[in-house]
Amino acid sequence: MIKTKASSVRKAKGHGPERRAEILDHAMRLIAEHGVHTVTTRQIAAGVGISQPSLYAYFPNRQTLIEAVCVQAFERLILVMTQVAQTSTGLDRLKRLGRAYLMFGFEQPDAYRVGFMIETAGPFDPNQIEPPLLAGLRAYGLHRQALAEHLGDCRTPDEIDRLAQSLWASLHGLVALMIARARFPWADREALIETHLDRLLTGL
Amino acid sequence: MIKTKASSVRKAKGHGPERRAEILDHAMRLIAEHGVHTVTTRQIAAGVGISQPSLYAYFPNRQTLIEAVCVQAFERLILVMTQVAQTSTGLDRLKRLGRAYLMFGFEQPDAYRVGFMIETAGPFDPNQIEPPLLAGLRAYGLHRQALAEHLGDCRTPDEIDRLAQSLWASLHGLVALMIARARFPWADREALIETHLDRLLTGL
DNA sequence: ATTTTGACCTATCAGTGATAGCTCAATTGA
DNA sequence: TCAATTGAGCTATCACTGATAGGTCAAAAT
Repeated sequence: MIKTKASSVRKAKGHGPERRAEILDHAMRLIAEHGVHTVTTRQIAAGVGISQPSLYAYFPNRQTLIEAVCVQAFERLILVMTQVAQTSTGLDRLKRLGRAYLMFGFEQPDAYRVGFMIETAGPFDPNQIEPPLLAGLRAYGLHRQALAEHLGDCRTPDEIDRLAQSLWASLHGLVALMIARARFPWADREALIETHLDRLLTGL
Repeated sequence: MIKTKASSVRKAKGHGPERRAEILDHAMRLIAEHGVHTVTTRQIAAGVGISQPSLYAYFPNRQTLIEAVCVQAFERLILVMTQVAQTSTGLDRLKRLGRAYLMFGFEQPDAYRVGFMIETAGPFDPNQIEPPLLAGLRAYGLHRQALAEHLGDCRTPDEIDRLAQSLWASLHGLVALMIARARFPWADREALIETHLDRLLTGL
């Protein structure tokens, strides 16, 4: 039998996890380049030199693959934020965290979109929390903790929750809106970020 | 002899523009019920009793139809905000506007999603601004104007722009995040709205 | 009475995510 | 050593999507 081109390119057995990572990397590159919902499973498969159905050996469906890409990106955010959180304390730490969060969104808009802006598959099945949400929540947790430490004991946990969620929502708002509506005549980005962070943190 | 413009524009059979409105209303209902991207053109068509291709006599493509649905919803927001803006002045007006904006998002999540959270078709063709964005900008304009009047002459236009955009982004953030991640353990919504609005408006 | 118009249809397209079932080389174990 | 097993990959195909082509036919215009 004639060896097909694909089979001659095919990797040896035992490279399973590597192939999975290869798929994720290619998918991330494609998504970053063309946007989440224009990328098809066939494009992803072709990018790593396998057939489209073969993807389903690594991911149960497209949604899960996209989520995995996003989790990978969020892990980078969490890493950066964790490092930033250690370089400072108090209000200054909150500001650095906020800035890191914003910059992540601007630099990885597609990961951010998948993580926080894409419609969740179905509103039912409350048992299973989407992995990207989970990863995003860890990033939120860093904000909440930094805020709690800054405010000390003079607030109730509920109050801290409200303040942290309000703060997080405001950070998210700037990223999300500037990503989704890039053609709006926004003010200079750096100045806007400065204004935003100042407004959010004064009074805390 | 020469056909007048009027005769070629003459009213059609039984239903003309009425049918367009019928399509929009039904599409809005379907979208509100099942979510934006699970609704298909065939479902919309069946709902008003025409064939799927017949939709394309009224809208050039699905995207445009969805946008039209969204514009309709935003016109209601703008109406409400315009009325609210007349009931008060100064900081109180800003707060009422903010609350109206948030409530619109919570009550019409799909319209809001289409208006502000959906990926824009293509980043190219800067000539044409999407109608929903335009409608959303009119809502933003109401914020900006109320803020400008409250702040008076003691700020530069650039500064007012930055503050207004920051404020708008923060409002958007709360709506968008609570819509997109409804399963997050949010604080009590009313209390969170109160906290958010207070935080955003103190210091102005 | 004849022509024109336009709202509507059926048939069909290419592309999508996903499934079924086969192929065949590498691994295993007597 | 050499058949049996395994599993990563394939082709073929599904149901369904948004969209297009071209025909039908009654109301409106002339």
